[in-house]
Formats: sequence, structure tokens, C-alpha cells
Amino acid sequence: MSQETTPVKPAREKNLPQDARLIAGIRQFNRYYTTQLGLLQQHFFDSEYSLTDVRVLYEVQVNGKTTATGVREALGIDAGYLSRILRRFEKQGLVLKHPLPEDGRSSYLTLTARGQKLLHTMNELSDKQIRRMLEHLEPAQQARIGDAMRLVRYLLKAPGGAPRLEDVAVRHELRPGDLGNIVRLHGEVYEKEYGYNIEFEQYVMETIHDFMKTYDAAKDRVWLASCFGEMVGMIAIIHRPQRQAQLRWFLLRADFRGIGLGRALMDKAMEFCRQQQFRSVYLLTTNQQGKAASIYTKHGFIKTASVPETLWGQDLYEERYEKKM
Amino acid sequence: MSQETTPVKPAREKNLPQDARLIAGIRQFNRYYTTQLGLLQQHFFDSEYSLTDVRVLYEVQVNGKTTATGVREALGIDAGYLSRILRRFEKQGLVLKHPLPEDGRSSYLTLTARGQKLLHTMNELSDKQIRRMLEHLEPAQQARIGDAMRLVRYLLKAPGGAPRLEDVAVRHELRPGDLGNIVRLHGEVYEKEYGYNIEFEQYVMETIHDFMKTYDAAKDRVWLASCFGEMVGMIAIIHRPQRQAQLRWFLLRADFRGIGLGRALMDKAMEFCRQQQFRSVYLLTTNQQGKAASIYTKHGFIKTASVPETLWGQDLYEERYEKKM
DNA sequence: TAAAATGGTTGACAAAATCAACTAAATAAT
DNA sequence: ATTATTTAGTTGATTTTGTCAACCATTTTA
Repeated sequence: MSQETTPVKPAREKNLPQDARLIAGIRQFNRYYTTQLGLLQQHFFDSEYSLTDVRVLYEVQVNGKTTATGVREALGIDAGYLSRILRRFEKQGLVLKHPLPEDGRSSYLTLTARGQKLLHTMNELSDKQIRRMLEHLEPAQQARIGDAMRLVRYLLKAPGGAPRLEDVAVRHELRPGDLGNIVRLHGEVYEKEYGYNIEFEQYVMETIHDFMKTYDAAKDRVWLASCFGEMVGMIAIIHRPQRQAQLRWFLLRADFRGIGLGRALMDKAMEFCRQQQFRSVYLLTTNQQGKAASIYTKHGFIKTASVPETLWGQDLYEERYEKKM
Repeated sequence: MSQETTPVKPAREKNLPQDARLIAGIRQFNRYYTTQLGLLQQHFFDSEYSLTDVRVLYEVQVNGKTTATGVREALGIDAGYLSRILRRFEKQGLVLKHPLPEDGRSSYLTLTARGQKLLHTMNELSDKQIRRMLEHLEPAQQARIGDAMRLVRYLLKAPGGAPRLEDVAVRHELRPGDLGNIVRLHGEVYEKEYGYNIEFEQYVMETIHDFMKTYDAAKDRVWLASCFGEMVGMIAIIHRPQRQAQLRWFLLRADFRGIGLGRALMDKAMEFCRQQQFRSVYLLTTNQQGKAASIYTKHGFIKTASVPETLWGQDLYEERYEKKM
């Protein structure tokens, strides 16, 4: 028997990108963006400052109270080079060096008012250029480019790491495209995690469709969580007879779990239930969704029923959780 | 009357990106990617060649038979600088200059076998580094980053211009997530073009759901067109009694029209119908979808019925087109 | 046919970046 | 406690990279 056992998920190994096309694409992107940035670079907009100069100013501004080494590491430039840049800036009254009392070798750096003003001007020049670059695009395309850039940055910056809750936006108005997106999210997540095929997606479509038939914006609410333009999670509250409510479609993409998003969504849902003065909220789930159960109990839900059922070719227990408001 | 007339679409003006956050995000991306590229740059992987050198080699390789000016314009570098680089390459036996017979001032450039080999080595080094960058990401994330980069490049490169047919991939296997995506595409396109609200999306969901109930992979087929990971168009053929077939869900995102994608999809659909030996194909549409009609007739469809109807709060004619195979 | 423009080269330079040797302070090792 | 090692930053010398203006030769325009 044990020979037949295979791990549900193979141990995290190096994910070698086999796809030569992918790599070629990224190389092409690098090439392309090198030119793109090259245009910005040389002699930052005809000022007497170089791109590196401005990068240093920015680094000092943002990472308040960095030392020279901090700047050096952030930008990956030569120590001697930086030393000279900083001395020049000091002479020009752009940065101040404050000797550290606890370490006589270092000083922390700050921008003077003049330095801040200069950086601000540089940023505005840069912005103007970006605006020119965007003005031929429609607003929707502009938004897509922003999302795409944020996604690239986020994926490269925190490789393999968890996304940050701050990057997730939650809204609750339903817009065209949302219904399809909801169905899609379900289809993709359940395929990945339980191997459900497209029939499950079809089933979700049916439930969403049924829900929409009785949808009442005043009594029902759907929260959608998205990150860099992608839908990554959701939760919904549906009104039921006798001032009851049902919690449905509580779902997070796997990579967005464990960062407090589930709790944030649940909080919003419960807050809504209080506002609506529902008497109680119930939800239906299966014992297969083990992890979600702990969130339910954490938020005061209590298991009130557990019935064996065969769903999607799987033998499992359909469970009912309930919470008095 | 004429005073009341407003253009359906306002004249294409500059789309000023009002959103300061968007611009700040792009500036941040530039900053981030400057560092990212900076890591690749200096002394291209400890070789004796600089990043600029490699860029020149690449440009000569790819744009076969360019002149020096061509390279200069592509890379945006100084003419004198390039002149020296090229002379050095010539001396090292990396590039060849072939004087143009029709213009005594210019020569076109080619890489020698040695030059090609060098560039190849450089590319491999670059690839290795990209692989290292990606290996911590899961395949799905790797794919997303590739899509995002292609999207950025495509949007910045051809601002406002039409996408290229080569960038569009068409497939016909249905995977989890597709159904939702199909619904979403309909919801978004019809909202944008006809102002349909979310009820229309709901209706699409119903039709897709009905279709899936009788779906037979052997007799029915759905083609999905996507570009940089986004679904941009589709078409479907459904089998009907008596060796008939219905063409449904023929839809293109507005920015992907007029590049031959519609024709390509239609060709695939017709080819399938021939293979399946359907006797005839019909489709139902409305007079509102004016432009599509011309595609239908171009492909041999003939209007066989036109019935006034009230659909989605609009008075229009439901039309039937038919084609004998 | 002269003037202007184009493609490319060259010399002189300036700016950007690197390298290695160095000081001074902090930390670790004996 | 003293010495060795490391760390933060500086400095001089140098290389690499890129710019500018003047220039030639050819082609195009007036």
C-alpha cells in the first residue's frame, strides 16, 4: 500500500522554467526596457544630475536615516563612487550627514529642503514623460499596464513569498465581467486543489445564476478581492426568509491564504450582517474544506449538522455551520 | 435635432492619466527595473564586452542587413560611439561591413560566425541569470510574469495601435476557468459597446450553462483566442438535429477587430463544420451587430429571416443567417 | 550646379564607474 | 588587554563609457 502513496504535492523543488519561449520573452523584455529606460537616463532631463544622482537622492529620501552603506546596497553601486556623489551633494547643500553617536565611522543621511525640492522637480519631469508615454492609451489600457507592472515587480521582488494584504483591494459593487470572473475563480481554484473538472465550474455557474435571480442589492452582498487586477478571493451574504442569511462562495486563491485576507473578508461579511440585523447566519460546506472550518469557528460559527453525501464523485460529509448574530 | 446629436464615441483625444497613483506606480516600476537591469549590466557577465556591445551585436544579428544608422536609431546611442564599437568588432572579426552599391556612404552589417557564437554565449549567460530569477516561482507564476511583461511591452510599443495577429493564440480544449472567462468576456464587451448591465452577463451564463448540458466534445467545439494571457475573442459550433449546426458566441474584444482574427476564427469554425460533414450552419444575431454581418456574408452566410423583437430593453430585429455546407 | 542633407569617421573631452590602497572605528579572537 | 579582523567610508589613479563638434564623402534637394 505505502508504495502506492504519492505525496499530494511534490516537495518544493526548484521550478526550472523549461519553457525556452518564456525565457526568450523575458530577455526580450529586458532588452526592450533597457532602451526604454535609456531614454530617461543620460543626464536626467538635461539637468546637471545623472540618473544615478537622482537614484541616490531618492534612496536617501525614502529610506529615511539610511547610512551610505544602505544606499550603496540598495542601488548596487561602488562605494567610492557613492562617496564622491555624497560629498558633492553635501557641498551643494542637498544632503546632510549626521554622525552616528554609536558608530563613529558612519553618518546617517537626510535630504535638506533644497534636496527634497530638487528630487521633487526630478520626479515631476519623470512623471511628465510617463504621461506622454501613456496618453495614447485608453484608460482601461493604462490601468492594465499599471497592473501588469505591479504584478511583475511583486513576483520578482518576493519570489515564492506570500503576497501582502496591502496589495489586495476589496470592493462590493457588482460590475459587468464580475460574474464570469467569479465562476472562473471557482473553476480554477477547485481544479488546482481538488482536481475538479469543468463540470464543477458549470455547477458554480448554475448557483451564481440562481442567486442573481433573487439578487437584491440592499439585502445581499458580494465582496470581491483583487490584486493587481486579478480576482483572488471573495465572500457573499445572501438574505433568507425569517431574517436569516446564508454565507456563500467564501473562497481564496491558495497563494492568498494565511495573510489575513480570509479574516478581513469574513469581518466585512459579519459587519454587514450586523447592519442588516439578521437574526442568524448559516453556511453549508463539506468536511473536505478542512482549513476553512477553523475560520468559521474562529468567527463564532458552530457546526449544527453533518450529513454523509456523494458529491462530485466524492464521498464526503455535508456540514452546516450556524452563527447567532 | 442636430444639436442633440452626440458622437457615439468622442473623438480620440489625449487620454490624460489623471490617476497620480498609476504614474507613481510606473515610476516605481522604472526605478525597480533600473536596479534589476543594473545587475545584468556592468561588464556583461565578466566578459570583455559591455552591455552596449552586446546590444549592438544583437541588433546586427536580428535586423539582418542593417546599416550603422539603423543600429544607432534602434539603440539610441551616439554615432561616433557606435562607429568606434563597430570598428573594434570588425578588427576582432565579429562583424563584417558590406559597402552598399547604391550608396557609397553606408555599408550593411552582418555578424561573422564568430560574432554569432559570441552573441549566443552572451544570450546563454543572460538566460541562466533569468532562470535563477524565476526558479523560486511556481510555473503558473512564471507564466503570469511572462504574460505581464509581454503585455507591458506590447502596450508601450504599439500605443493605441492594433494588436498583431501573431500575438494571438487560439485553442479549442475547454479547461477549468474557461467557462467563467467566456461569461466575463461577454459581460465586459457588451457593457462597453452597448451599455448592457450585469443582467446580460447573467443571460450569457444561462446560455453557456444550457450548452454545456448537451456538450459533446466530438460534435461541438469552442475556440478561444487569447493574447498575453487575456481572453480576447471566441467562436463556437454546436451540433443540432438533422446534421445541422449552430454558430454561437462569435465575439471579439473591440481592440482585436480588424486584424484578421475574426476571419481566422471563422475559418476554423467552417473547417470544423466541413470535417463534421454538417449539412448546413445557421446563426442568430440582431441588426445591432452590424459589423459582424459583413463577416457572415463574406463567409457565404445568407440572411434567411428578420423578426422584430424587444430584447434587453431595445427594439431590434432578430436575424437568422444560414449557410449550406 | 550649388546648397543642403545624410551616413559615417575622427579627435578632443567629459562624465561615469571601477579598482586598489588607505584611514579610522568597531568587533572578534587570542 | 592586546592584537587581528572586519566594517564604513575615503581618496588617488585609472578605465570605461559616452558626448560633442568638426570633418569628409556621398547623395539629395533646390
